Amino acid sequence: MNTLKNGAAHAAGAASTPVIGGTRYKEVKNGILAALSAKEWKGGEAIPSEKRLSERFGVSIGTLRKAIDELVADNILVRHQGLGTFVAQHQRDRYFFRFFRVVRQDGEKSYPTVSLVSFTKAKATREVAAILGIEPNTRVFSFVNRLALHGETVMIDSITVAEERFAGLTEAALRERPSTLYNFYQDAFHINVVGTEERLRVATANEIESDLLEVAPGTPLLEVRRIAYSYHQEPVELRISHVNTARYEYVGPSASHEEPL
Amino acid sequence: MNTLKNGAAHAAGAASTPVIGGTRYKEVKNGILAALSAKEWKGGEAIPSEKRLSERFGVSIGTLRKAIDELVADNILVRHQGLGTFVAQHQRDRYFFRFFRVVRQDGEKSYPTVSLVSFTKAKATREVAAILGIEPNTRVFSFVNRLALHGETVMIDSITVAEERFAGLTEAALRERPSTLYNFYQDAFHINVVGTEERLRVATANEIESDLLEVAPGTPLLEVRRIAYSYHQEPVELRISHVNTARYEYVGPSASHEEPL
DNA sequence: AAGTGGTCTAGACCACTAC
DNA sequence: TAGTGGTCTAGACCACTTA
Repeated sequence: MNTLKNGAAHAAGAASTPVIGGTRYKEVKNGILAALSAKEWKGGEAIPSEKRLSERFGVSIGTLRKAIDELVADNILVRHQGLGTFVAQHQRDRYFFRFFRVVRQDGEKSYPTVSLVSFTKAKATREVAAILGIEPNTRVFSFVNRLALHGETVMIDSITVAEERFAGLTEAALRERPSTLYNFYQDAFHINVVGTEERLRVATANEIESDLLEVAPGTPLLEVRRIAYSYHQEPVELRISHVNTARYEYVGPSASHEEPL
Repeated sequence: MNTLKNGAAHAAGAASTPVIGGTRYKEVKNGILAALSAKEWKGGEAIPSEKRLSERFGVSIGTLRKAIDELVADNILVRHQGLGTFVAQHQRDRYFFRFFRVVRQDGEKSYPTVSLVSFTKAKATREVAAILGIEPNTRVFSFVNRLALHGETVMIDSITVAEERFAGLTEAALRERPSTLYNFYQDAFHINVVGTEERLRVATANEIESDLLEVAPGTPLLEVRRIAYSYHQEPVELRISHVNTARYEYVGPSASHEEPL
């Protein structure tokens, strides 16, 4: 077999960013993550073949595959046998229902019809700045979407993003985007949403919401506060949703394939 | 290297249950799952070493490890270097917050104080029977728990399980259980909850809930309908929770490490 | 036919735990 | 010291995709 001491001829790997982890495959994983953060490969693009990457990082194919295994498990990369390995891309028929979790009470899943209600530029409050990891008073974009399912408005989304990450975002571009919002973030700004945190509570409809949702003011709604993250837990979007759960409901976590603690 | 054709000397593996999958490691995974379902190893017990299992299933250690890798990712097994591989066991400090998702609005996690409010035997309605996968009119146990956090009652759980799976369950045993409910299911009935499905909507407090939660009748509450599953998606528990989200909230999914679609 | 990822092997060495 | 899982290697062969 001629197996030699592992650390012996380390060769250090010509990783573009020599991030150091406890083990070789973690180093490789971090190296790929760093290349992704540096936008070396963009959403939907193929990354180099396993053979090439194993040479680049100076590890065996098995070790390289273990690193990619984890990135695939994290929904950051996607493998296609015979084709290559790709940067995961948000699409209507892929990942959409991982982030859109409102379904009809009979379980029927359906794509929402989204319409932009408002679009404004503002300065970040201290609270919003802390969430988005930017300086207070930095400029942000805030916009509101109305989402309808089966012809009925069931949900109002209030979305805030930092201008410094979404330079040049316009109301027109938002309206004319051809696919999902997160797909638009990828294509137009090379920002890849790879995870979210959500907190839910009961709230009551204010005037705008009651108007759009066609319910009485004060009607109890399900409030979802979401922070969306890119690589390395970088917060890129704050979203507060209000859902009318009279005929729809929110699909919670499945508690298998879940993070520890 | 002397690598020989993979399928050549298949040896078929002396799996206790010869479940067939598309690949060897899937076969091994199903074989281990079948042994778990057959209660060959119980919650918290060690399963045989990787070497022994690789001999039992007639595969190399690498293949055996790939099967166990997936079972570990599914939170069904737990590895401890130097000790062995164990059947995952529900404990206060392990897995608890994967299933208990209510936290204070400042994010503070805390263990609830649980008190049993009622315990009854009944017959399954058609709807409950369908959910639990039993015949209508089969006997079930129904009990109600009140959960308090920081001294305040925030949540009422209505739980239903089939008598045929929980033979001999008594109110006293429930009250005297030393650990968490799912740990009790494991120790007393060898039932391992490994996943859940949850649906959330807004509901209003009925008289019992308003009384226990000390809110006015009709106060909007967060309603969580959960089905808990054992191996092979066997439904073992139905739980309907009502949460007062005035000072607490529900932690949603993180949308990384999540199942497809 | 060439190139990609997918599976599987047979082993060496390391790190950790118990006795 | 013996036994366990954790990492890593070097390669063979399979399945799939594109051309």
